[in-house]
Amino acid sequence: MKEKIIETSIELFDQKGFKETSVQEIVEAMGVTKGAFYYYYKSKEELLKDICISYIEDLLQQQQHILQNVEKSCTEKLHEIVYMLIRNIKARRKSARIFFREMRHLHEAHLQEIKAKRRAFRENYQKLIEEGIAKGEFKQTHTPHMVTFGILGITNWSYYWFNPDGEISEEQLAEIYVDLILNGIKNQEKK
Amino acid sequence: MKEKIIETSIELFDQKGFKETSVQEIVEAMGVTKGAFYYYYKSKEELLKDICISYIEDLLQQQQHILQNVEKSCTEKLHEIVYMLIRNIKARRKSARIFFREMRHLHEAHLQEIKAKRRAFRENYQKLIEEGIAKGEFKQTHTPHMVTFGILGITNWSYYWFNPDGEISEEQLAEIYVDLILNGIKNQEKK
Amino acid sequence: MKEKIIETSIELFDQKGFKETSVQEIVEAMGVTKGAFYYYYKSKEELLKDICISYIEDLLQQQQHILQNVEKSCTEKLHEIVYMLIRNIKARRKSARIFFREMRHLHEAHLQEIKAKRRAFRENYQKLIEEGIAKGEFKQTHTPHMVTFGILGITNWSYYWFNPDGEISEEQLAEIYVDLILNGIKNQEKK
Amino acid sequence: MKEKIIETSIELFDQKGFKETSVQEIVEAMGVTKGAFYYYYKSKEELLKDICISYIEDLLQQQQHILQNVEKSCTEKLHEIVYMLIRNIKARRKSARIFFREMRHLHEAHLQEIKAKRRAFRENYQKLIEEGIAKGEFKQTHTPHMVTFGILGITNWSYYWFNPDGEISEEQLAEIYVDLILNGIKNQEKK
DNA sequence: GATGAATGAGCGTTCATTCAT
DNA sequence: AATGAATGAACGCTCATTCAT
Repeated sequence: MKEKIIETSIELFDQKGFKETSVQEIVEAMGVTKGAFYYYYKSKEELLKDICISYIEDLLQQQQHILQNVEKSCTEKLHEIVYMLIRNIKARRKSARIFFREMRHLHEAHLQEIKAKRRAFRENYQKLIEEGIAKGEFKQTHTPHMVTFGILGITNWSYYWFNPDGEISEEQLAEIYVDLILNGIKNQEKK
Repeated sequence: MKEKIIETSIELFDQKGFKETSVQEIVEAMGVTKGAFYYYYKSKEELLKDICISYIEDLLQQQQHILQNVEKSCTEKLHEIVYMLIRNIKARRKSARIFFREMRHLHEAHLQEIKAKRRAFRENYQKLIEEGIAKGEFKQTHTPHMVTFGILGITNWSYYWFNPDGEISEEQLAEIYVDLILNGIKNQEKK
Repeated sequence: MKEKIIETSIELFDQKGFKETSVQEIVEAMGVTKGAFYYYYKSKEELLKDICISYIEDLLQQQQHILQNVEKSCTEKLHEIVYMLIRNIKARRKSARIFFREMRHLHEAHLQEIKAKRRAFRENYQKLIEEGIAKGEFKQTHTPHMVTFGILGITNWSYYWFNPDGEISEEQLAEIYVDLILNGIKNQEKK
Repeated sequence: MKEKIIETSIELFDQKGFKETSVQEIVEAMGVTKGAFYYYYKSKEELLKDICISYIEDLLQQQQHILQNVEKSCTEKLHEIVYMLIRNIKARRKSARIFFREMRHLHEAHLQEIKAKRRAFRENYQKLIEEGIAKGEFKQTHTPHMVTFGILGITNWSYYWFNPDGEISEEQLAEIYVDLILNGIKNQEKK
């Protein structure tokens, strides 16, 4: 039941927004009554928290799994993270949009917890970049954190427009973005 | 007066969100009454529309000004657009966040108008990329629209985290991002 | 079990009020579930009735025990009733407060039953006063019922403020009140 | 309007209790809508606060007026306060009952304010008793505060049962109670 | 131009109670 | 003897909007 509430509300929160979706609408979509909702969740905000936490924790875990692999180069790991993020759009686009857009409706305590995890994801990303620099895979920069934000922007933004069922596949988009990140768009042959 | 309503509500919409900001709060912050608000705007949504339209039109205009310059190369124009976007954060960050986050509260008609302008901005951007490819400044790609989205993601995302009064200046961030976009992060010397 | 429900709910009803205490809270405080509650009581109101009935019946019984004693004078019996009421605060203050404050939540039928017993207590009290007058212990009055209400007010009111663990003991307060009732506060020596 | 809300709700709060009276009922009794209520009061609790404050402040003021009179003896002042309290039942019985019964629904801050005034009333009363003792009008006691509580109990309790339109008039009840307080019920002639 | 009073619809939440197991 | 899930009705409150003045 809790699972069904989450599924239903992810759909609605993404379509209409957290504030714009009433508990009434959620339960109507499920064919139960408000009482049932409040039997499982003590507030609408708690439901949002569960959605957000579940999203970011899943992401963190996938990231850690990729980073732990000692046999892969930093370039390969970067590729895998980009691909993982793009691939996730299919299963998690709604959660992701809810995460970024509705997070502000969480209470301070929940917000802290979630921001900490979001920060962890970014810092892991940045450490990968720094390690790649140290190993000579990536070029030197004095602002690895800014570069990390830039790379994150590329994939995060795609949650707002990318259609995994369109003409460009997830694998293709991942390739395009890894190439953009690694090589940029400049015509090197001009050199 | 209309101008003052806009200023006040941009502040509040950014801080608390569109739905979360009541007309009461807006007029209280201005020291007037609701009647005054409804004398100038026939609805809260119309005010949001004005904010969004004003934001995207200003952006479009700045972009057109850059693109019209026949003496600059595509690379230089790209640089200028990136810098313009980053520079805009200082003056327009709140409007930008409202634009992206609250747009969905607009009525269909307003939404169409705004999305058309947003599309125009993106298509201009894409044309610049394609022109750069044609001129040999940028390397060939079969998916210039995807690349454009990627480049847009880098700057758009920065509206959520970049602090123009922090240790990295706007010029510096623009440089970092132009370099990322043009050359990527790969250590070319390894070749 | 029924006893435990009563104990727990007396505590809660006194602290927070009848309406303000949910069945959920009662059962949580006991470590059982709602089903258990409704196995023993068919409604929350019935529980309140039990508490109220138990309070007033106990009082009536104690009063009757005092009044039955043929060897004591009316003055002595008055003293004993006052002392009994004050002494009861320690063990029964919560019940008493619930009795007076929450009685109105009872259904008509229960209310009648309880009011009848409350009336009996008062009438017994009044009869004692009248008997004392007849015997010359108390002075003549045409309004023994009003006097009775006044005397009752003194002790009943103490349920709202008297702290049996404070510097004045129950015995002392009973003495003070019996003296007040019998002799008043006027300085008789002035005569 | 505010006045009408107060009147209507005093009626209802006394009849049914604060918690048991819904805002809906109040506005229905007035023929307006909820919105109107919340235009004048920001919460139901604030309305209760106004009722309670108004009751106790009025009482305090009347008491002060009586106490200020330098030409009256303590006995006379006591008489006047008792009479004032009984007389108040007619106009203020409902407010008084709401005051005592519903006070606990007030927020801490409001509660403090109100309890301070209630304490002031009691302390003024006690000072009168003490002054009367000092002047030889009242007999010596080591517990003037307990005596004060006792005297207060007599009149306060009458708010729960006294019917000013019954066979005993307010003046008569005041006389009965002043006599009870001053002389007690003992038959002095027995001495 | 602007106010102040009022509406009406909706929202998040609570809770006594029921009932199959 | 007791549980756990669910109901349904009500409640306090918010708020965009209207409108006579």
